[in-house]
Amino acid sequence: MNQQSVDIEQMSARQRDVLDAVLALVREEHRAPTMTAVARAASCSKETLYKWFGDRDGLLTAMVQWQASRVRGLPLPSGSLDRAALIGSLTEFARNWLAVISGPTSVALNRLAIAEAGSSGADLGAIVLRNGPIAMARRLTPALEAGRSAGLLAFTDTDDAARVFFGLVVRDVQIRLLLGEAPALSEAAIARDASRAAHQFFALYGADEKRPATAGAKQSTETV
Amino acid sequence: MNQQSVDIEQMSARQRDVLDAVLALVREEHRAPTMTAVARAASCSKETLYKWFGDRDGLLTAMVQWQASRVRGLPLPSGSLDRAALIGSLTEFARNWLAVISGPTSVALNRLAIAEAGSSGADLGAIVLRNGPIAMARRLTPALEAGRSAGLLAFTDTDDAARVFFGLVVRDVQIRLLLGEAPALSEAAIARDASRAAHQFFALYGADEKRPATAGAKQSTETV
DNA sequence: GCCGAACCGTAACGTACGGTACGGCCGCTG
DNA sequence: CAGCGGCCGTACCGTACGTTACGGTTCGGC
Repeated sequence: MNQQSVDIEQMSARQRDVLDAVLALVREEHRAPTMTAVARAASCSKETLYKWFGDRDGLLTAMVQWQASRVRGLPLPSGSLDRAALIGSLTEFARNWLAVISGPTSVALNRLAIAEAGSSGADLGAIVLRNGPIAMARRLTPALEAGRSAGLLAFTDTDDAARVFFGLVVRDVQIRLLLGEAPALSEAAIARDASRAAHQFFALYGADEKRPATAGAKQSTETV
Repeated sequence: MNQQSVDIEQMSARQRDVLDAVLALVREEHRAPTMTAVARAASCSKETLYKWFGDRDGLLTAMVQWQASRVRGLPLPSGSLDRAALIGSLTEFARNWLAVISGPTSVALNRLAIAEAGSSGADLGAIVLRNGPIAMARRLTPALEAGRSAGLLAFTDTDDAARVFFGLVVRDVQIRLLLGEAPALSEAAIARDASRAAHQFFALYGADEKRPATAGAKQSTETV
C-alpha cells in the first residue's frame, strides 16, 4: 500500500549497503531472505527496514532495481563497420551476456523473481524482465540496424533478429542453471560459445552474396 | 526422511486423482499449494496425504513425476529421410515443444521447480530438468544422427547441435513466460516459429552443396 | 452381525515469519 | 548540558502452514 517511489538514485550510502547485504544473502542462500535475516546481515533493525522500504516487497523491489541500476552502461558497439568488426561486436556482446546470466547474482535474482511471480503484489518478474532480455534487445538493436544500414545484415524485423540472437547465445543454459544444474561455465567455454553464436547469427542473417536470403528467417513472430 | 520410492507406476487410481488435483491447483494458483488446500481440493484427508506421500516434498515430487510420466511417448520422427521429410520432422518437433513449454502446466511446474531449487530436500529441479531440456535432446538425437547418416546434416557434436536447435526454437520465450509475461502464443504463431526454427537449423547444419559448410557452424566446440 | 483396515473431516500443536512496539545509545542542535 | 531525532537490538503479536492426533464413517471378510 505504500508504493513510495523507491528511488534508487536518491538513497543514502547506508541504504545501498543494506541492499548489497540483501543481494549477498539472496546469492548465498537459495531462497528469498527473511526480514530478520536481512536485519542481522545488514546490522540494522527491522524497524529501520520497514521505515526505509515500507514493506518486504519494497525491500526486494529496491534490491532488484539497485542491482539493475549498475548493470546498465556497457559499451555500445560502435566505430567502423566492416564485417569483422561487426562479428567482433556481436561476439563481445554474447560473451558479456553469457557471463552475466551464468553469474550467481543473475541466477539468484531470476530465481527469486520467478518464484515471486504473481504471488506478491509488486512483481519482480517485470523488473527483471525489463533489465534482462528486453534490455539486451534494446542494446543490441542499434548494432543490428547499423549492420543492416551498412549492407552487412539482412532482416526485416529487428526485434525478431535480436531474439534469434538471444536463442543462439543462451540456448538452454539459463533454464538449466535456474533448475539447479551447476556446470559453472569456464571463461574459455563462454568465449567459444559467444564466437559460435555470432558466427551462426551471421550465417543466418548476413547479407552475403553467396546465400539467397535465408528461406525461413524473414517472417516475424509477434502476433499480439 | 521417508524416501519411499514414490513409484508412479504402481499407484491406485485414487492416488493419481489426488495428484491431478494437485496439478490443477498448482496450475491455477501461482504458488506451491498448501497441504490443506490439496486436501480440500482432492477431497481427502491430510492424514491420507501424509500416509501416501510421506511428506510435502514427497507429494510435490510425486506430482512432478506423474506429470512427467505422461509427457513421454511422442512419435519419433521416422520413415523416409529426404530433406523435406527431415525439415517436416524438425518443424513438428519444434511445434510440439513450443506448445508444451508455453502451456500453463509447464510454466507452473517450471516455476515451482525453480522456486524450490535448493530449498527443499528433494529437488524438483533435477526432475523437471530431466524431463525438460534433457528429454528433448534425447528424443531429438536419433533424428539428427539419422539425418547426418543420410548426408542431409553436417555436425560433429550431436548434443551441441541439439542445444542450438533448442535455442532457435525457444529463444527467450520460456524465460519471458516464467518471469510473468503472458503473451499466450497462438497456434499460428507457434507453427510459424517452429517452421522458422527448423529452416534456420537447416541453414546452419544442413549439408547443402550450395553453401561451403557453414563458416561458423562447424567449429562447434573446438575453436578457442 | 462383528472386526479391522482404510479413509474423511477437523481440531490441535509447534514453528517460522511478516510486521509492530519499546527501551536504550549516539550524534546533532540550541 | 538538555532535548531530540535516527537508529539498533530485542521482545512481542497475529497469522499461515506443516505435521500430528482423534473421532466418525464406510467397506470387505468371516
